[in-house]
Amino acid sequence: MIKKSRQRQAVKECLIGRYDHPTAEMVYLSVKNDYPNISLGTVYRNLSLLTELGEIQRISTGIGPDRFDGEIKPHCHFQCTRCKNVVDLSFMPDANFDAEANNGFEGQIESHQIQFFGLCEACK
Amino acid sequence: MIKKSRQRQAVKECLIGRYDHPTAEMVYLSVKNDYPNISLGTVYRNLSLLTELGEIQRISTGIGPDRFDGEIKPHCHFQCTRCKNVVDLSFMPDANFDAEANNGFEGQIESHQIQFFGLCEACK
DNA sequence: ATTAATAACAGTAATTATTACTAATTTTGT
DNA sequence: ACAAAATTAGTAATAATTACTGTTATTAAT
Repeated sequence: MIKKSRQRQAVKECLIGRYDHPTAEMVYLSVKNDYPNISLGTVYRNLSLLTELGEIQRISTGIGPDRFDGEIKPHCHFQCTRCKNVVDLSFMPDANFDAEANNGFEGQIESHQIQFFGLCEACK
Repeated sequence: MIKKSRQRQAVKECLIGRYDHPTAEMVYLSVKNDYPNISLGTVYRNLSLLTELGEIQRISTGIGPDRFDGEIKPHCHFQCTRCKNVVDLSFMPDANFDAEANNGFEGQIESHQIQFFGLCEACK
């Protein structure tokens, strides 16, 4: 049974209306302003829990630590291989992408992640 | 200047004709049969180098350690969230996926990774 | 409102995955 | 064969994340 907590609420609110895809460390530093005693472990635990609950999204690019995104509507991400920043892309493949990919596959596809890499405007 | 080495050759050969997307640790154990003294660091270094050279592919799913793939033709991967195994999918979005995604984006897209998640046949 | 049960916490230690360092070895162009 | 430099094995260090533990906060039931 899940009990609500001020810390988890703060972690989630930190991600709302924010489009810079912060790392756990960045979320920690941000939430620390309001909750100076919050521990990094609490931030990690809540980011994972919120992700499991589907309230936020985890972005694992393989370059650097995981990022988190308060926007759960499916969308693509771009990571600059030079500055490592992650930005949203407006591009979106069609809505039944999962269903199409599941065609002829015996397992059950539930979600996907699409990441693009290259150089951002500033770095190229 | 890149000099060839038996170890790097062995790492690459280990991935050829292999479709289980092994981790660095798995490659290490496998190559160890032929080169009992090879060190894990050497495997990591060569996997990274081969990836940079475009001779193999790194797969970062965010669940567990990175996987490696000797098949470099673009294709999608599926990871079972239960058993963590990674398999190839036959599904492939159209060839100019990168170009399409680059439409209206100021940066330069060079590559992409598409990963699907769910339960594999055995786990569902 | 108290209380009892337990989820969540802070703080810290441990683990996992990977990279960095160094002296010795291997490769390669001359 | 020789010299220069890339690569190695072995080890240490780092980065990111998870696990542990005693305390605190939340919740449901009295």
